[in-house]
Amino acid sequence: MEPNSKYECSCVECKLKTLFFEKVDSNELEMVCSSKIEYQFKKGDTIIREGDFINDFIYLKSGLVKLTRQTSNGKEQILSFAKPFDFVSLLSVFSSKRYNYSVIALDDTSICLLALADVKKTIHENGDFAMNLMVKLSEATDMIILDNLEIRRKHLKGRVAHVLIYFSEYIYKSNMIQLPVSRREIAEYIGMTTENVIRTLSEFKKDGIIRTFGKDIDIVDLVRLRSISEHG
Amino acid sequence: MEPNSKYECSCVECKLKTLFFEKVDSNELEMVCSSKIEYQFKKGDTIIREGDFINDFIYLKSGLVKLTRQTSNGKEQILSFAKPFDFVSLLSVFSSKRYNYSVIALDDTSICLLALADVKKTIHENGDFAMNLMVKLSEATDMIILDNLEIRRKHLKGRVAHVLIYFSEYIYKSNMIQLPVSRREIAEYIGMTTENVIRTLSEFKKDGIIRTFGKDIDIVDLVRLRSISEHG
DNA sequence: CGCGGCTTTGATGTTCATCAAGTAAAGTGG
DNA sequence: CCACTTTACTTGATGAACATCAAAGCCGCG
Repeated sequence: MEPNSKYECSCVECKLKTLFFEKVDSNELEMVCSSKIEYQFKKGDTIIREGDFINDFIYLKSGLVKLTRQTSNGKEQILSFAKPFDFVSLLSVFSSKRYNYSVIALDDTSICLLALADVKKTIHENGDFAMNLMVKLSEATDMIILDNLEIRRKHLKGRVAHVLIYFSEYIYKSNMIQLPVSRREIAEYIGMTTENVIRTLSEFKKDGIIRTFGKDIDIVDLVRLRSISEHG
Repeated sequence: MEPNSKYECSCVECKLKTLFFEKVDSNELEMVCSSKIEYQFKKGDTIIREGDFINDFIYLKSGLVKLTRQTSNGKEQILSFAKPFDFVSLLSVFSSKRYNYSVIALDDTSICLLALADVKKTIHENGDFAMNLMVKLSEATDMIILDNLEIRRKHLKGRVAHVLIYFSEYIYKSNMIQLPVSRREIAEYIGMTTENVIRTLSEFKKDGIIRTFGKDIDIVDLVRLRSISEHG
């Protein structure tokens, strides 16, 4: 990992502390926080490289990232996207020595990093911490699994509709979205070709379901988009 | 859940205890074991029904199951298969009130069941237990996620090859496998139609890669099958 | 200005789902 | 145990969905 900059900030005011403690106690907070390091990344930076050893426990403080891996036929495959409060360093931290995916910033992003050994120690010592972490882990992996199953069962149009709704509802919470990814990245996420993603977007535009201005997309007919996402 | 029969057995001799404790201590074992109930199911029985409330922590003692869910267009979708030591009750136990998948026996199967509240209590009280459980949870979900990504990136032939290798290496540990699932279930797992699964198996047979006798399949040319699984 | 990456559209062929029809196997009631 | 029903399996024909190839416009950046 090669951060662009590095500085400290207070955990006391950080909203992310609820990731670890439902009811925060200053002692416990100190315990986790004293060793944390914060890093800043610019759009496009690689935060974690597939194959790296897992030494740290990482979580997003601000920004947006993609989790991606290289398939054996040389293509990129995007597992999922993550914003703050979604864990990043979760898929393999407790089950593998090395990351089997890369994490790349889609936007200016800052992360906090804890030594994995410290986190494991805290799990041993603090039952509340352990339980809370297990819930977050479970929620995050559940979401990835269900999202992948949804994508798998859909056809091209349904998949594109799914992605648009995902960014609209989950990331931007608005009908106006500024796609943080290229058409090619959408294709890598839903497992289709770039050309067909573009063709589908053009068709949605022609049918009055969306309006597009480059990366800016306005969802005009959410009802129809939802129907396409569900039924074809 | 409606078990076919129910009886007690000793946890002391059960190999599954390593799921919970790396180094087993009789006190701790007693703590988990005292409240456990064992159930037996016959091939085809539903062990968990999608939508059921999650009150228990369940693990497979023997047998084989499929995890399946209903999609919104009325089809079945198989998430994964599980044998002993793969967790079953893991996907949502710590993150949801209800199961979002069914668990169905593909073979005569016995499970052990613990009250979820007890397990949570033990997580709070015992750091080793918590840590060990988190590792198992992480391993199990990792496997489901990576398996799903592999399937998604492959074409029909690669997917069928993938399934054959999966059963051969992971479930039966032999070149001779007795498929525990129908052609239709394979289709539900890899997201293709039953007809095309059959066509592909016929083709593998014609090409001398496998031999088939109904559900009995003999993998003759594993090298070629692996190549098909990887590269198309 | 020109280069490379992203985007777009069209033409063509491959892969796959769907429909249809038939055979084999497995359960069911008399 | 046999007729009957149902479910699983199999093959072929057809069309729809999708990938691939090709070409051109757009845009940011050195």
